[in-house]
Amino acid sequence: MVKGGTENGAPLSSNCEGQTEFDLDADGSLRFYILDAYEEAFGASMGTIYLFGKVKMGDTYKSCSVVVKNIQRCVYAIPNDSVFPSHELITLEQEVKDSKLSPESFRGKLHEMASNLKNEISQQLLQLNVSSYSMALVKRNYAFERPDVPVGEQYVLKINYPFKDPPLPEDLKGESFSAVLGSNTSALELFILKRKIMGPSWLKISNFSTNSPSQRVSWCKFEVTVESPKVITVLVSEEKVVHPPAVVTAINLKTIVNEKQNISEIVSASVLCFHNAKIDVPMPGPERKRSGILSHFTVVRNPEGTGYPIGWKKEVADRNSKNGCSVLSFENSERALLNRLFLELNKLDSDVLVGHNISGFDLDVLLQRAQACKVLSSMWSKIGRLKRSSMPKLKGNTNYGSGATLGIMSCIAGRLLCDTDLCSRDLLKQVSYSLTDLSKTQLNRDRKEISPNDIPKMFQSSKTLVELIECGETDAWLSMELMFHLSVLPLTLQLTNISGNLWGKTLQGARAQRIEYYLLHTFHSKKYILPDKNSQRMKEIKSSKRRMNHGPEGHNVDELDADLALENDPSKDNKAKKGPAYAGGLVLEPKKGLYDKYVLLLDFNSLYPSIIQEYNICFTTIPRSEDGVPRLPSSQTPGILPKLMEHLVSIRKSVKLKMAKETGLKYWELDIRQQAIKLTANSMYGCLGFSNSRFYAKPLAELITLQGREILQRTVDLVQNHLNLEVIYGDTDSIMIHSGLDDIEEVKAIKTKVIQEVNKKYRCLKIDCDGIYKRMLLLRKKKYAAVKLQFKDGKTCEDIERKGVDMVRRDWSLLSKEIGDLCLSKILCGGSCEDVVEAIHSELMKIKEEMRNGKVALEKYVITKALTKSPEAYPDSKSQPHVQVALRMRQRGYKEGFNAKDTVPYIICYEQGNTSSASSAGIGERARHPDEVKSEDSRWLVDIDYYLAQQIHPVVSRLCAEIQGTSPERLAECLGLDPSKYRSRSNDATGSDPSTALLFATSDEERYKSCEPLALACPNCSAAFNCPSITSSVYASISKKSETEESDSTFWLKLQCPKCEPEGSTGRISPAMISNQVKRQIDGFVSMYYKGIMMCDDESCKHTTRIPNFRLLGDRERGTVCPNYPNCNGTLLRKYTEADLYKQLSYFCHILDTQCNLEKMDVGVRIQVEKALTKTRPAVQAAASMARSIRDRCAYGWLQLTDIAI
DNA sequence: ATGGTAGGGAGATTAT
DNA sequence: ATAATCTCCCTAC
Ligand SMILES: [Mg+2]
Ligand SMILES: [Mg+2]
Repeated sequence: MVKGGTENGAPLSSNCEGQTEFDLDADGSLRFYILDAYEEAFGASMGTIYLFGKVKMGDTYKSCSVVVKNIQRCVYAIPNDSVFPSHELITLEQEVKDSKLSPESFRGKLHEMASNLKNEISQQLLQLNVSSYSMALVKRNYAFERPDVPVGEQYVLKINYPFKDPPLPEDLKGESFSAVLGSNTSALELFILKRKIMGPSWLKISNFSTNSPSQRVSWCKFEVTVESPKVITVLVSEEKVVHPPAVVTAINLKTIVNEKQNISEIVSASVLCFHNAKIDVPMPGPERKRSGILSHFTVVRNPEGTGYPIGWKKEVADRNSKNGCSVLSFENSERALLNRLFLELNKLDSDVLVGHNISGFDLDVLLQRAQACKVLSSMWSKIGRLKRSSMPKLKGNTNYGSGATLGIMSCIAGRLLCDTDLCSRDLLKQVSYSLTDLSKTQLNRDRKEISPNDIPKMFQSSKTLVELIECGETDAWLSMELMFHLSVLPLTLQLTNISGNLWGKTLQGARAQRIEYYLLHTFHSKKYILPDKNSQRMKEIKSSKRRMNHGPEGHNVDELDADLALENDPSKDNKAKKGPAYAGGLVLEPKKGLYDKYVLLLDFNSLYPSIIQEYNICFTTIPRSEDGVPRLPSSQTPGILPKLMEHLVSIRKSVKLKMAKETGLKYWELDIRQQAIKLTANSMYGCLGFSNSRFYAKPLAELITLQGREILQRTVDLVQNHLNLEVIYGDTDSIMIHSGLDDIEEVKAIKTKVIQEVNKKYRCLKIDCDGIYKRMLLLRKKKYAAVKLQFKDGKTCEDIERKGVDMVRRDWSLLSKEIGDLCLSKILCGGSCEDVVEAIHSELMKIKEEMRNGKVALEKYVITKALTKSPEAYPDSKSQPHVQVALRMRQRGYKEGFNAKDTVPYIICYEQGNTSSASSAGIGERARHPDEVKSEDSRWLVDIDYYLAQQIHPVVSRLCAEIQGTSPERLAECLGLDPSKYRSRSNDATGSDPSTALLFATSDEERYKSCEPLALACPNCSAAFNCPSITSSVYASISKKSETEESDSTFWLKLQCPKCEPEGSTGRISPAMISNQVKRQIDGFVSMYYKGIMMCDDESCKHTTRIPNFRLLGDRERGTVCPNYPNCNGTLLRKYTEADLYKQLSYFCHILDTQCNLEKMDVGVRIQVEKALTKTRPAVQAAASMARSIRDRCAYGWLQLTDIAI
């Protein structure tokens, strides 16, 4: 055994830094924890790869790189049928089995048969000037898409030769072979697969030489070279693996805009380093505080033409002495700043660079500026771990306009990049992923935002400059906190250890690549030849072939054109998004409506992964032809994919078992692992259908979804036809069953029964109960909301679940979402139909009033939409608000926040003094960024009309679509909109099912307790008395059976003044009198509303107004908005609001009602009440309908009412 | 360069 | 004018 490190002749201890040698195992081998790897894709160093990671040195770990040389290409030539005639092979193999033929002579015969093949390949290699190569006949499997490679097991010719020699052409064919595979497989991929490296782990390096500092190609503390990849193996240890801690550094740059060139220049760079971050387990805040080793540093430089503020030198000195080390330095040029920064970064020797949008902004700027300032390569390349002499192309594929290019990524080789922007998009669902918003929602921290235009000014005083520096340091800290908060490192490490790809790729969020590596490892270990990466060359060959097939000679011009059009459309496929390639999940037509009996939600667990297992769907089990969905396999022996799924399921199960016994941190750690396993299993299907995947298998994906559709349909049939239950909806893997029951125990019994019946039909598939809804509003496909029962330690609580409805979407304003939620909670609270409708109506009137009065905060008007492309890339940007806003903000110097995938906030406005253009201008022109609206000199005001008509109305209208007693017109009226525009064309014939109406009674007394009572006066004695509601007094008289009681409540039965003589007609009150008196009181409330004085309560505003004439104002009521809004926070208050009036009128309607209130009663009681009402009803009918009609006009803005009232 | 399809809804554009 | 169609965004699964 050769002792490691001595080959070079350099003694181990000769390192200059003192205690500077890494630990070796007893056998002289080196333990190396691999974190990252890199290879040059072109050039002389092909075949050499660089591994980066950690080695142990005493109690600590140090960075180390490993240069792996002499990796060989590995190509397979697929022999033609004639080379190994199958009957001969079978005979020979049988003879070997029967010991009639020795294995040696069998191999001899094989080689004899393959001699032509070998000669042909040799010829090809010689033509490429390949001087040394080896060939071997090996048995390999194939199961993928190349039509020129037979499926199944066969002997193939394996060819190894150095990477320095050129690859064999991918489309190479010969007389004795039909194809070559693997000709462009990269050295790094071969290394990872052959060494079976499953992500970051300890490797054993048994034979290496140590590179002396002068020989080094990396910036690592240590560097070794190995001459063959085979000296590296995965270390298997019995003890629990100890993952070394990582050095994690957060970087944040502050930049100014160079107006001339429209580029960013760096004025400040902050780094925050966490020297001992655990990578395999989450690190909660307290632990980080207790045991974290931190350091930080900022370097600033003054912009050209500005000096430093007076006393700045002293300020810096003070800060440094206070910290006991250099934490702040200042330079006089960007170049000096960069040099300082790169030196600091080199000292830190970071494993991970973290930052918010660091891959889309900071890194790019850093390298662009290093290049522009002519920073030496020996300096800027310290950003990574590999020494470099020339800057790669930084502007790679700018098609997306965001994310790091290949050039940038190659610069940081050896360090991992954790962009908390990208990570949070993957791990969280948020309206916005800006550092400011994430800090608030995730860390509960307020972040100070500095506009890029304000930065130059901040160099004017020490105070503001310190502020700028602290902002940079805080941003670095926030980003680091986010990374820990989201457990980014442990989660991505788990994912990487499952799949065996590079950790850096997982951090970039490349899900397809993760699955690809998992499959590569799996199929490689089972001796399969792997599908090649689709190179540009093969794509061209394929498409030209297709063209040949489609366009033979002799077509007329028209047909050729059509052909080209067809060919052209998908040929954009590398750019334009394609339509769906195959059918997906089945979505059942919902039985819309409001359900007030229990609804069961049943859902198959991991449907697609389970289907793969259940039906044994795999590359290896299913013969696939060009078109059409393949058939299910007959084979019972599980394919590779199903076995892999089974493995994932079983290890997840074991993790979950362990979890049950753990708590706290350990539980958390296991939960992350469990999640990672599930994520991997669930991603598998998506990658089968991903056309750029090496394992793209549309037929398999299609077969899986087809099975899914059939399973769902079968389940529906079973539940409906055999169990006689009502299925009201279902999506892909779920069904919702309307039980029609109020008894939870009965519902649970049904649940158990259904689950049992469904599950006994399948081997792997399992349906389960995902929830029980007490009430449910089913609006459309993928849009519903429900009161879900939650069973928490013995107790049940209720909780509103919303799916797909406008309130869960970021592209509606908070205002409409809040109103939507309010309406939803009213609808789902179980009140009677009219109560709900009335509550909604009055809520709308209230909010309308508040909006008109400027009482609604500006933030509530913000709509957020994401850019799917860089804003310039939109062909028709004019009509799109978010694109317009992004373009304008970019022009104003904002370099971050308005790129592809960023979310853009905007408010729809109108220009002050330009009311006419409010509605005529396109919506794109009227959109403004909140900052634009807020700014002092803004001429833009919130377009209240837009929000009423286009934000609130549609949202509420959709929620109320299934609610009786209201309509889009009514809702429009409440919002002060012209109802005629919202008239439904299908004349109310949309059969509203009465069975789905709200049936619950709530206390009306409670609802109307703030209203004035209805007081009637006796014409005879002039005594006034308050009237209770007709139905309640009738009900009371029936239940008490005490006719003797003399009170106001008997009035409605007798229609006589309770104070006057019971006999005779003196105290009798006629229907006309009732109607008149009610009218008079209504008029009183109306005029009270009219007299309402509008007053702005902000002293500085001094805006007082009396609404002069409603008729002149029309339905807009613009005058009630404080003209200073939104700059004035003053409120225009109305003493008696429209909502108050509405409620009052509704109360009178309620009192006089002899219809709706009855519907809430039990049938038995109702008959009695009906009987008792026979006299009363005709007497109050006129009054009741008058009150109703006035109430209904209430929402018109009182235009018609004024006519009546005057 | 960075899994899938189904589907609702807004708004602009084009066809009838 | 009104309806069909397309593009864009976001969501459910
Ligand atoms: Mg499911
Ligand atoms: Mg589901």
